[in-house]
Amino acid sequence: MNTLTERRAAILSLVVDEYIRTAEPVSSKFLADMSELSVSPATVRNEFALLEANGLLTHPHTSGGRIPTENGYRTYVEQLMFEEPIVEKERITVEHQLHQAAGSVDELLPLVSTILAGWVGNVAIITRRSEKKRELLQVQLVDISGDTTLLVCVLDDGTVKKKFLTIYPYLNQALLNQHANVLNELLAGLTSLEIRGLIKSSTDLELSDLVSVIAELIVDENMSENTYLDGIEVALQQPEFSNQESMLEAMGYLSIYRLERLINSVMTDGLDLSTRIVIGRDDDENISTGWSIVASKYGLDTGRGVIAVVGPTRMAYGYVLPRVRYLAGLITQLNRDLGRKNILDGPDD
Amino acid sequence: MNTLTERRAAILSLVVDEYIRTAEPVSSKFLADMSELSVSPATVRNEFALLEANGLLTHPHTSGGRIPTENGYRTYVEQLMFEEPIVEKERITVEHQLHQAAGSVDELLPLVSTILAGWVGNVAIITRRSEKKRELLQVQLVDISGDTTLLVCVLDDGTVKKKFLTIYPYLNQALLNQHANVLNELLAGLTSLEIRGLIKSSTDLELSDLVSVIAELIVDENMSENTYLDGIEVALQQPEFSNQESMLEAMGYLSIYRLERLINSVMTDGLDLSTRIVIGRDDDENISTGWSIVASKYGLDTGRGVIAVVGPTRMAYGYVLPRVRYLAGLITQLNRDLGRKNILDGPDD
DNA sequence: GATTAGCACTCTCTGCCAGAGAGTGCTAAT
DNA sequence: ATTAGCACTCTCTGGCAGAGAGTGCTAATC
Repeated sequence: MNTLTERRAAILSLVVDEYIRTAEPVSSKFLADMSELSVSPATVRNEFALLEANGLLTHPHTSGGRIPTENGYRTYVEQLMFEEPIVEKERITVEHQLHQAAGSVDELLPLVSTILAGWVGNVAIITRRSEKKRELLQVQLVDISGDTTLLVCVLDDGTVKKKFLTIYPYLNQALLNQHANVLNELLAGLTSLEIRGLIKSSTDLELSDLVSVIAELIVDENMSENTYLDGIEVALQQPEFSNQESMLEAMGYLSIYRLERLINSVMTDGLDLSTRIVIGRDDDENISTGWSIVASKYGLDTGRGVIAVVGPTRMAYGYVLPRVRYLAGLITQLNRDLGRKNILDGPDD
Repeated sequence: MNTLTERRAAILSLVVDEYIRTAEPVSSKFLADMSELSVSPATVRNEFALLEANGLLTHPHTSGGRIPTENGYRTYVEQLMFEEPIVEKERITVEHQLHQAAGSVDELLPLVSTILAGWVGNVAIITRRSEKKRELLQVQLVDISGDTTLLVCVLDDGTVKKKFLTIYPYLNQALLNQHANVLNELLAGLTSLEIRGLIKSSTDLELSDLVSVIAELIVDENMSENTYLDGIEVALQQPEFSNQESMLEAMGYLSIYRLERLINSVMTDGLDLSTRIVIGRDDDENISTGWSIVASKYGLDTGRGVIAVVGPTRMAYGYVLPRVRYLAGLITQLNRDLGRKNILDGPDD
């Protein structure tokens, strides 16, 4: 095991930079010619051999240039990478895009995922976790038309669930409100489980049909409601996916359900890092060879979550990382401002 | 222009069937050998030549077999196609899948789109149109936590819109209810436009901040909320999309926004057909060469819409059409049953 | 007149080969 | 420690030949 001398580190760094840029193996001649190393190709080749012995570089066939191994990328990210600063122009563009469209978290997050995906040319995903226990806060019954009634349930994490019902005989809105009041008295503050318990224990439950419907309606959430994904198309343009097979495989890998679980696990079982880069098949079982993740936690009044970029291992980490971090901060901040914007003067009475 | 003799029609039909099955050009020898025509390859070739003169067949290069032109497909669909009946086993599988999971339209339609996509191996899309004018029916304010309040608006087509607010000073649920009552008195039955009018005309409007927020919240709907799409991955496995370019192009074409507009326009500007097949670039501007649509209207208590299959022109029309039609009917019927299932005994008081 | 056998022709596809090009590893010289 | 030199390996490209598939046309046949 040789140590990583300064020159060796520089060579590794150049190989990674260049391979990220062109997706082509990097040759000793190229580095000797183009770079500030001022050594001959032969010397570079000697260093290549050592870097390869250390498991940081490899070559796909005998006479091709070198490409980084997963460990090479890791060393690069941990020690060598230059973080591409965000220039004023980018910042302005992003903040402009966000400013004009973001009315609430539900609009903000999908927009940010789109911006990030376009910015880095890879898949961007944002999850939102609620830390509430999902109690029922309020029930509402709304008369939509003669034979259709809408049941609306608000949960304590702000989720709204709805369901169309047909109720015979017809009840007008006033009667529906009475029913809703009864239901609220009965059910407010309960979880789905508790409501089911209620159904079993009390033999003479008021509106028991409706209560059953509610218990089912508010049970386990469709996770992906709170996850926003974008950039699949732009990511699939990369040369890694130049045939039908690899593309279909990638599409399978990039399913929102998979990625959601993936990045949540990456950011929770870890230490309390706010930002993490996972490259290729780490110790972590869930991550596939050939894929990397740059993830950052964000915090937010009405919830918190993870914003991440997912793409092939050949990813411009030095470009992606500061941008993910920046947007994570921006979401947090913007959301706070957003809340402050809608202020009432207080009760009028 | 020669007429389409019986034998010529049979040959066209066989070519289309076979090409749909294998995606390979069909040769005269194949038809002469394999089919019940009992003529020689040379005869088949003569017929090929006539069919080609009539614009129903073509061949990609001099010495390949024949493939149908778009007009060939159209003739096939209109006159020759055998509609593959749905066997009992399929019917049972589908109805079983639907039965166990369908609780409401919001769950039913995505499930049906998934089933249809898997069934026919192409993209399936279902739109739901509301025919209401989108008046506000009811406003609700729910206290989520100390500094967060949820505003919920129910529109008369059953849409629910929500938005998080931060209100200072803190209002408890009772006070929020009072506000909601005021707002309901003021706004129920109005459209977004009318609410804005109200803001302008009355100088001393109660809760004017909140009213503005509501007016903005309930304007123009995000169409795709009511559209369900599935099957992109399975569709992209077809040999038509065997390289990165064609695949990316197809992904662009299959965007939910595009397709939604597309199939709605296909089914509305047409006559009052309940089912329609559009093949390739028809007179219709919106449809691209190489793509086909099999669409059917469905009707439904709480709305109506279109269910459609979208895929390459080489589509198994005889297989797809009855299945689209069947599911259209099933949605209609199932939804009616679904409504009936949730019945209250009436007011208890 | 419709059908078919026969045949020359065209086009694709595959494997093969040679040559160019790129890059390496190793050795010997600096 | 560095580098020039050189043989070696591997990929990539284009050309070419041969096989195979399918056609169009003509002349013979039913």
